Amino acid sequence: MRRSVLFLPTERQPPADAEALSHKLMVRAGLVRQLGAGLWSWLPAGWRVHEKVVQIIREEIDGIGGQELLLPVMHPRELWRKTGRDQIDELFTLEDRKGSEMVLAMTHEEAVTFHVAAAVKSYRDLPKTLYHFQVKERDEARPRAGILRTREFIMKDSYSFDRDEAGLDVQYEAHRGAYARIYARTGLEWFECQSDVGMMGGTVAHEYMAPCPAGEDDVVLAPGYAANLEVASADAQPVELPDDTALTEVATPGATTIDALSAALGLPAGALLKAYPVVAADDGRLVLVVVRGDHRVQGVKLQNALRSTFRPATPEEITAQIGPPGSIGPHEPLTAVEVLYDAAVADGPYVVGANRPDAHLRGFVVPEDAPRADVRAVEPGDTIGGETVRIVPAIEIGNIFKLGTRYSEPLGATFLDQDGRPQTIVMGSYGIGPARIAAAAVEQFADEKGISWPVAIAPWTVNLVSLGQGGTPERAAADALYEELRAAGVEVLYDDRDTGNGEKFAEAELLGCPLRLTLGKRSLDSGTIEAQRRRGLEDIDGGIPLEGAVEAVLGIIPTLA
RNA sequence: CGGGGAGUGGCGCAGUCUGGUAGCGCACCCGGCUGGGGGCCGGGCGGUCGCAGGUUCAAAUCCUGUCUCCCCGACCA
Repeated sequence: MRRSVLFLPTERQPPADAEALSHKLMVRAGLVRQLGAGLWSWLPAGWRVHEKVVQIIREEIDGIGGQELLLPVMHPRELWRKTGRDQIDELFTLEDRKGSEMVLAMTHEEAVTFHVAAAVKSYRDLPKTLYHFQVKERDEARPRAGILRTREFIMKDSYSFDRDEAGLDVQYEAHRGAYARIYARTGLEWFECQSDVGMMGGTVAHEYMAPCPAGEDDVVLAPGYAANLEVASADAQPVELPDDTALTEVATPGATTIDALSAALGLPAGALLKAYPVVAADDGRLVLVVVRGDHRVQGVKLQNALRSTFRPATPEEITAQIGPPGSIGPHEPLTAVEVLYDAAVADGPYVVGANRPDAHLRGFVVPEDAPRADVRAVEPGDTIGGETVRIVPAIEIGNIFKLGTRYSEPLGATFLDQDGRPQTIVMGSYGIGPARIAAAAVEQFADEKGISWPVAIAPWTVNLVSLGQGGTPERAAADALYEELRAAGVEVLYDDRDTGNGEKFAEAELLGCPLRLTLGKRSLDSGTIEAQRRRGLEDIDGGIPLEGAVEAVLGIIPTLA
């Protein structure tokens, strides 16, 4: 591609309202442009990146037997009513001119299962894996960070259909393998993480996370361990407890926070217990959740432990059922309130609220038969297998779910087994967002000069910069090299503009193609073309010879990151 | 949804408090110089100041309403 004809609107300054690095750089480099909140257009160079990612995914999903198709974005609402998902807040809804209710698909379980339900009759028709690359529409409460969280985006979603759980296990493992190969090929740093299945999900889920500062999630890492903070478990740092032998009330005027209490009593926060009253949404029961003073409740873990969503209890509810907020604790007379202890809480003795104003109790010992569950967030300093965990922000770049019969059941996707008995199809679903892979690559490899694409997803492999102006011998040489590289199948962006050299260099570094070739008058004089790897701005020693340049480039390409 | 902020040429901004001919840098166009790191000089094009209504002799500026966008949080089948 000749730069002189390419639609690549670059900017010297990032948009004023951009925060995330990938947002700033992708806009500056002319890869993407915003149309509205969470609505982004892909310009030619950016779309090349997107489609490079798409092709890698396509090859690997085809490689495990996936069959590509294409499902609509607009669906009859009735279909979503059957699975109950028409009530989701993020679902865009509309009416056509006849007043028929429609929705814009946020994923495609309903649509694909609709067709499978109609077409699959026999166990002989299974298993199947179907997939597509299609637009997803989600009315996000808050789109953010450029293309990291948008309201409309393309997702590769595949769906597996099996006779039984064992079949699902096979397909699930096949996808795990394909995903590992996909992410490895993109050149990203990534982790496969245990993840939450969600309230509507099946039994098992993994998500694929790319660590980077703009990440919305936190990943807990230890040797051989990676999990979303929402589900992660680790061993808490030990705490030295006081040797109180009896339950004793102590006055703690004004000390209603862990910090204040810790200071007032001269005890570490971990020697106190924090009581967190919540109300379960399903039956309205109040549960007093108790964690160590130096720990925090993790919402998703607690939700899973309660088997219900929940909300914090109001001060009125706390006062009426337990005691004054700030001094509540898990002891008599609390028999009317359900207490749930975090698994990291030891036997004691701890300091707890006395359920009276300005008073706490020392020497509290957790009852032997008290219910426990791991509901706390992993903290820095926790260990797994004796190794201290790392907690890093990350972007979710894919996820896979064992769905079971969550969709096949309500949509009537059944088949007749060998004995002629109807069975419900067992499903899995598997998503990847190519745009997020692109953004994660920008985040992970950018430097102060700009983007540094992994070669596998770079818009062009080579950026050939001609320093000569039109009509000069060096320009003619660059023209010739450009044609030779193209003929050899090299993807090359050729900066053939009559503009300042500094501008060309700066733009090449901003755009981030893995290999830059510089051909100017010096090159003709010396017989060598300067070559520089974008990653680390590392010059290739001695450059490459003007004669036989194509062969030299072909030799360098496999060594690019 | 709660909190905070912003809408002035393609981008980044000043001007608004204190009403009085809409400005700057970059980009763009023309000419010249330059020619290995966003170069220099000169001359230009381009904006009904988000929108609507109001106050006023006069509104980017004051008032009312409204739309849009961004950030933090909640949320993110």
